[in-house]
Parts: sequence; structure tokens; C-alpha cells
Amino acid sequence: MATRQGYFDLLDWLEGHKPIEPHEFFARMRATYGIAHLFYADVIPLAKSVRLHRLHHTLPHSHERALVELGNGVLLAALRVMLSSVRPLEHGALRERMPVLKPLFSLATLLDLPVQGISYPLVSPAGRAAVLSISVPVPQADLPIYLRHYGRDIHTLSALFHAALVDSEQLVDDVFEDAPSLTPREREVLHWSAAGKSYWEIATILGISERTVRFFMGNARRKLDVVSNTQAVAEAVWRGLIPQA
Amino acid sequence: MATRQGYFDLLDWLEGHKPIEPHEFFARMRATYGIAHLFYADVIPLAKSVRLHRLHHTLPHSHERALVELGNGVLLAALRVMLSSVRPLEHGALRERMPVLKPLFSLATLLDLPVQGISYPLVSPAGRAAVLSISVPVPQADLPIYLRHYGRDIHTLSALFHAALVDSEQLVDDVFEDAPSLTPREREVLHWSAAGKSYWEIATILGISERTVRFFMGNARRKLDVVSNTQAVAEAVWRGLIPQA
DNA sequence: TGTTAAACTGTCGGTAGTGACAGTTTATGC
DNA sequence: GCATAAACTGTCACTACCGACAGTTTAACA
Repeated sequence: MATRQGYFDLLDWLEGHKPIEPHEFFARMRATYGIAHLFYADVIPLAKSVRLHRLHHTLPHSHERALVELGNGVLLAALRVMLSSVRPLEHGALRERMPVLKPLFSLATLLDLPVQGISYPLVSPAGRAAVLSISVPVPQADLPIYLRHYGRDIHTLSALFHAALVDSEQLVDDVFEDAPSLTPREREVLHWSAAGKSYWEIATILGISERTVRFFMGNARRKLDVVSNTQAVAEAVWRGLIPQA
Repeated sequence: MATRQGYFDLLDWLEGHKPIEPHEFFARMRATYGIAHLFYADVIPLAKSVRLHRLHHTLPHSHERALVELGNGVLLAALRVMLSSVRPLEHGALRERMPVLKPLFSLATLLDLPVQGISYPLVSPAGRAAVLSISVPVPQADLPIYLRHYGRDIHTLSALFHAALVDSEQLVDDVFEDAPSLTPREREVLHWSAAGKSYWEIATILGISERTVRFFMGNARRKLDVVSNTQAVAEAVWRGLIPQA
């Protein structure tokens, strides 16, 4: 299997073949490390679901259909656990942690897919989460040795693969962009409104008239381009414009 | 310098010495890979600043004071760039990208600190960002060779170090925890309210009466223990209970 | 069978917030 | 000197939202 040179070759390939073609990368990973399948997802996590941003995998179409028919609940549950982990997560640990995934592993066995593997969470832009999961055709007892030898390679290459894909889109969105220039007073009234205070209460707290509170709030709404105080506060919290009360 | 065995020793150390003592880990990294200094920060990014959650580094106190006196703007600028990257970032690239950091590198030279190095962004819980930055005493021309040989080790060990620290706190905070048990309908009306819709508009969108919208909102307020819709939405956004509109 | 939770709905009297009219003073930059 | 921004203020008519009274049906669980 892989030698140090195999790792270096992949490093160089990632550097020299931008924009990256995911399936080419997957093919090289499979050839170099004896990986059976790879599954990569880059998503926007929502409270109870995820919004897919990018999805690449090596499963044949026939297997893909069988997985889809398993139902969204099972796949989503697996995906969410992998995405919420900050450390690599072995499939065995996944299986133990979540009995709901039993049908998924049963199906994998039925389709003659290897069930040993590991998922690597990947550093992503704010508001996003990504994971690359691999399955390898080794007996369960041999997986720790496999990961000890090749884990650092696969982890590092996965991160660089994902970073290359992100880089190819990053010219559009700078997540630390400057917000609209709210004045100190505008931020103050937003803050107190977010804390549940009425205009009258805010006026008393700040020692100004209720009319002025309204004026500042109106300005804040205009600058944030929103139509209600509720929307203004949602926007301000989301963008970190006001501290949590 | 490091052999494969050095890497394995650190892997085993990270597995066998929980809870992790950061300075012990740093000492081992320095010894194994000839690293001059390490700097690790785990933060909550805000729009215009960062809130420090955890900070560990190997700088002596005297150097620490000199850095602080450089001013918040310079350090913050460097930190934000490192935190917002999804790929490892060499210090040379940092310097080129941001002329504002010039005084920082001048000071490092003055204090006889190596200026060659690299920062690794680390997978973090939602709403957090972390980075481990190392400086190594090698000539600029030798850095690429150094990173080619040891980058995968350092990257992987850094990620596991950070994950171990995060794990030791995760029993307290599960970022995907279900907050107060808002029903789906309660979340929906919160979401639309945060998007600036009036009750009448929400009623039309959801195909229910305005009275029912009010009922769900009232429930949401009660469950979130707040006194206004504005406060409810602030709370919900802050806690990630509703997606950004 | 009884209780609880979720989803749904009407009426009434009251208030908090809204836009649209008006204005003031002070400080800064061109 | 003039324009702009920030902070501050009053009045009027209107609307969106509020709590407090009322209710409904369905499903799940003990």
C-alpha cells in the first residue's frame, strides 16, 4: 500500500491540479490507501436538518438508490453526528452510539460494502460544516493499525481537498465583512430591545425621551434594511452587532 | 528530528493523558519537531472582535508584555486572518497579505523569535473557531521541506489536541442540544417573525389564522422565558434555534 | 378512561409601536 | 459659511400586538 511517496504525490497533485476534480481526487485516494469508498459532504447545518451545499461520493448509482430508500431520517442522523464531532469518528463508534443507524449498516453489509471506516470533520467557513468519510475493506481488528499508519495522511489530504474546494468559492463571501455603521446609541437601543425592554423602559434606562428611543430604533432598522424591530434584532444578533444580554 | 515513532509516541500520549495538560503537549511537540513556539487560541468570533475562550502559548512573560504593548489591532488582525482560513496558512503568506502586521514581525525579529511558521485552523463546535500556530527556527527556504515532512503530523496532532480539550468541556454544552422544546410550529413562527413578517403575513404564509400565530408565538415566549417577541427572536438566534433567514 | 400535548380558532378592551409631519443643538469637515 | 452626522424632542392618526376570557379536535400515554 501507500508509502511516503504516495502521500507526497497526492500533496503535489492537490497543489498542481486546481480547480480540483473531486472524483479524480477520490480515485487517487482509493488507489493510494486502499480505500473502498469515500463520502464527502459540505453542508449548512440547520436546527433539525442540513442544507446540502456540496456532495461527492464514490457509491455506484444502484447503491445510491438503495440508500435513499432507507429514508432521510437514518442518513440525516448519521450525517449530523459526523458533522457535529470535532474529532475523527470511527464507524464502529457511530454504530454503538446510535442504534437508529442499524438499518444503514445492515444495508451496507447486504450491498457488500465494507462497514469499517472513519469520518473526518473538516474546518469550514462560519455557518458551514463538512465531513469526509471513508470505508476500508479491513477486518475490524485491523482498523486501528490502518488508522495509526495512514490516519495523518488521510486527515491532512482531506483537509487540503476541502480547503481547495472552499477556496474556489471564497472570493464571493467574506464572513468577517464590516457591518453597517450603527452609532453607539443605535446599538444601545438595539441591545435593550433585544433584552426585552419597551421603548418607555429604554428611555428611562438611558435618560432620554421615548421619542428619541424611537428615532434611534428607526435609524437602526433603516441601516439594517429591515422592516421590524424583531427582524432588526435577529439580524444584529446574527451578525454579532450587539452583545448577548 | 522526528521519526515515525515520535509521531506514534505523541498519538499515544494524547490518548493516555486525559485531561490534556496543554503545556506538556507543547513541550513534547517542541522536542519532537524542533518547534520554537506554539500559540493556540480557541475563540468565539464576533463581527468586529473575538471573545477568547481558551489561550495557551509558549512565549515567556517578558515577550508576552511586549506583544501586548503592540496594541490590540495588530494581534487581532493576525488572529482573525488565521481563524478565518480553512487551510493552513504560512506566516510568510500572512505577512504578504497584511502589511498592518509588519510591526508584529519586526518585534518578533527584535525579540529573536523565529518568524517562519504556519497556523492550522482547527475544527470547532458551531459558533467557535480555533487555531494552533507554530514558529520554527529554519531559514525561509527550508520551510517548505520542513512542512512537507512534518506538516501531516503536526496538523493531525494539533486537531487531536484541540478535540481533546473540546471533549473535556462538551459534557456541559452540547451545541446541538434541544433547547426548550419548541414545537415545529413555534419555530416556524419565530423564524418568520425574525424575517420581518407580521402576524397577518405569517398566517397567510402558513395557511392558519392570525390567532393561531399569536398562540404559537405566546408559547414560544413562555418557553424561552422572555417578555417580547423581539427578545424571543434575539434569544432564538443566539442559541441557534432558528436558521438565519 | 383521564390527562397532556399539539394544532387550531374567536372576541374584547387595551397598549406598544409606527410613519409622517414638525423641530433643536453641537461638532466636524470641506 | 455650509453641509452632514449625531443626539435629542413633540404631536397625530393608525396598526400591530397583547392578555384574558372563551373554545375545538386528535394523538399518545399511563
